Amino acid sequence: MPSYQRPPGTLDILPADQPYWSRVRSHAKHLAELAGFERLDTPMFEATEVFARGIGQGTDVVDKEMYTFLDKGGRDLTLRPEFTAGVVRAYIENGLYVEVKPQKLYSIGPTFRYDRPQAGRYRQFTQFNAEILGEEDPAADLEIMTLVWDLYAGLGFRDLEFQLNSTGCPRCRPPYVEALRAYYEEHEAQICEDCQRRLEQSPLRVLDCKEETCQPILEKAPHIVDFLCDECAEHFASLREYLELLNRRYTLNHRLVRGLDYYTKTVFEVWASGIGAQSALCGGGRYDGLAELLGGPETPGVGVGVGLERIVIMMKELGVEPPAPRTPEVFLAYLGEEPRKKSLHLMDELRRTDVGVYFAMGRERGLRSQLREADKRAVRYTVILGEDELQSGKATVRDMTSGDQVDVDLTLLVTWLRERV
RNA sequence: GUGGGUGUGGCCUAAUUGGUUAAGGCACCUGGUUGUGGCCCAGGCGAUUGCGGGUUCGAGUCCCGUCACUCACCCCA
Repeated sequence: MPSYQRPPGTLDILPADQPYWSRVRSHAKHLAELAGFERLDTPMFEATEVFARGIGQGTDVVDKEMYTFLDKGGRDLTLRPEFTAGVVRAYIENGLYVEVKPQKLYSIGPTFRYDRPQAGRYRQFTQFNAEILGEEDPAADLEIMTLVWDLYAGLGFRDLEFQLNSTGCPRCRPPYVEALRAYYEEHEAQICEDCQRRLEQSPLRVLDCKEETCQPILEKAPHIVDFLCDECAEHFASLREYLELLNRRYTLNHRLVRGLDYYTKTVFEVWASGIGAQSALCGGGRYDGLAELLGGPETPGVGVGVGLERIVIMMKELGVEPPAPRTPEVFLAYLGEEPRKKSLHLMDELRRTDVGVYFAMGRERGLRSQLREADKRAVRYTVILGEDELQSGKATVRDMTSGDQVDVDLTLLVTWLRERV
């Protein structure tokens, strides 16, 4: 047993798994850049206030899932539980609002939540994040949504569908909340404890209550889309029209409310089965009030967070094979000290000319052992150098597939190999 | 935070149900070939059975605690 283990909910991503990760990351970057998103890297931690204010007190994320600590200077800091709040902080702090509008930004990196680990749920997980800041056009919502759609589609995921809802804005949400409260008060006796509390603190959250007793009540609860103000209704109608126009399937989900307070208007998720009890592959939406809340200029925004671990799980589930990584095609084997030194020179020269090469490490190894290693490393050619070869000035080059061997003049060896690998 | 399941070399599994020194396969290393891989053969390295305590003449096996993993609730990525 090892003396030390990974902290709960963390992952070692071993070399065998890296091809999946490379595939996902490079595909995400490719699509983001294709759509004109520029990369932004923000710190992995921020002042706790950024998340507390941005995401909102009373949310699970802020109240019980943050990794919060004091640094040696007494600063109250938190490992980011999501990207949006930090991205908006960076947008304000660096004055990106004076740059061309809208700003299209993407990020990729670790996020942290102190949840109980489970299938598809980790305490440190990786997100690909994209935001469009300074634009209220529903076309921005559409771009964010097509970006993640294309990400999944490009990896071979089928039967995609958005869960879609609108949560309104500060103008139309209060009347809805009032109607919702009034409706719930009629049924107060039948609803669960959590919902009693939610009704006080974050009323919209009663909508995704899973408690059985609440289900019949929920079914007849008023829908927020029926309360949207003209502006929100029009925004929502346009977005739906555009989604249909581009053939991105969605279902209206009146009960979709997200666990972060900053959302306005559009909210959406993409679900999948195959990652245990977790279903969300990504989640996002519009947050027109967030920048102001964080002390910046009034700036509409829309964005999405994508869980990369869940994508990797799905890829394995679906049998999506990532491309194998490129490994060196040449192995340098040798016998004796002088040939060893000559091999070191060759190693150096080959790598300088961009030929990948393994050097047989360990003194006094038999050729058999070196060839075994070459075989396991799956190279095309093994260069064998002994006293004989040094004498004759010709290296023995073994083709590991056919087993054929040829003598190649040492002065021509680098060129010979470069032409073939 | 709550509940269920599981924990034996790096990986997978066995141990006559409480009975000597914890067994095998994979992987790894060496040799069979004084300079030739994959297949085969032989040998070797590697475990205080997650950890701590208890019951017992005796614990991998039973009990308690703890940690970890895992599944579910909850929340979501």
